[in-house]
Amino acid sequence: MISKKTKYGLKALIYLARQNEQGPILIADLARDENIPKKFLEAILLALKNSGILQSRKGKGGGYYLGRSPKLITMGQAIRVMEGPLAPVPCVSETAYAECTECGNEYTCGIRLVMKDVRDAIAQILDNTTLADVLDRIDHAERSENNVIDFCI
Amino acid sequence: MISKKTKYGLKALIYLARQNEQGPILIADLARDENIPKKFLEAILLALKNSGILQSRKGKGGGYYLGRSPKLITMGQAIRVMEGPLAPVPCVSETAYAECTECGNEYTCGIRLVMKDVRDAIAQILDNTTLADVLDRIDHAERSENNVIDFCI
DNA sequence: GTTTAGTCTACAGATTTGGTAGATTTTTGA
DNA sequence: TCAAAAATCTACCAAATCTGTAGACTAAAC
Repeated sequence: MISKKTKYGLKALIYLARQNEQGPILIADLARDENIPKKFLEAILLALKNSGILQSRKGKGGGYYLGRSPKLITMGQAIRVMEGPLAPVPCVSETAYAECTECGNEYTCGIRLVMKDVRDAIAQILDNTTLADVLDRIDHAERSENNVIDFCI
Repeated sequence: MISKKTKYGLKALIYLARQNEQGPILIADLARDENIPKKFLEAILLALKNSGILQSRKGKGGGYYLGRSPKLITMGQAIRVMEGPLAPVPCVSETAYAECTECGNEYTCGIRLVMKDVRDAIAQILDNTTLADVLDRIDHAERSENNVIDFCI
């Protein structure tokens, strides 16, 4: 299960993507609109900034905004910043490989053999889904929902 | 990342599957051979027993053994016992659905739309990989490894 | 030079994780 | 029937992580 931190961060990114190119957004506004504790959100946005996904401006007229086009920011990149590697075990991580002290022979570890497939499946999805894709899917879902309502009426 | 508890549990299951139909295995032997803290392992095996994956006998000649054929125990079943639902967010879990208080409209929540795909990809693998499959893959990996060594010599 | 708004440091309660200790129950078999 | 074997139950504990808060500090704009 992903942490609240990650959920908050993803919600913030989607919020910022939706208002992209409308200038910097205040932490306070984002926190209020998305129901996220402001101080907690500050730390999350800072981490996303330090990873290059977001940029910020201080002072009056400042705030946070996407560091690049929503088409170039993937869910995988964002989740790795907040949640750590996508891999279920460190020994199959591509971005943060580490030995599993538990398994004697990494090459023949049964857990590793299966978890490698799981990691690849997760990465396949999250590294190929951009913020722009997410906005599209939301729009599409909203349109379908409206159609259903129209149909009911 | 999966917890040590889950790793220990999976190692224990693979160990028990390998010696299936050779009578009950002692917790102490399993703990020693797989380098798992005995008392911790006790709790894990008990949980696996309560879920029906394992069975046990008390007293002399007792121990733990698989509750059914390795072909009928999937990684998904085992992981759910120790780690909880496979889904990255509760609102896309098939086996332990729960509302995400964070997202207003579940139908149009961007995070949910993506995480649904992730859950399905994970479940597709883990619910279709049995302990028997894992043993096969380990055997196969060991044979390939030996071939590589032969080749090098 | 005052206001605005992000940044840094520190802390703290709650929960989860990983692990230990010891008493209890059940079963076997002598 | 009694002793040994082995799982089970209850309780506890330290460390880490998660979630959240408080306040001082820095940079930019007007």
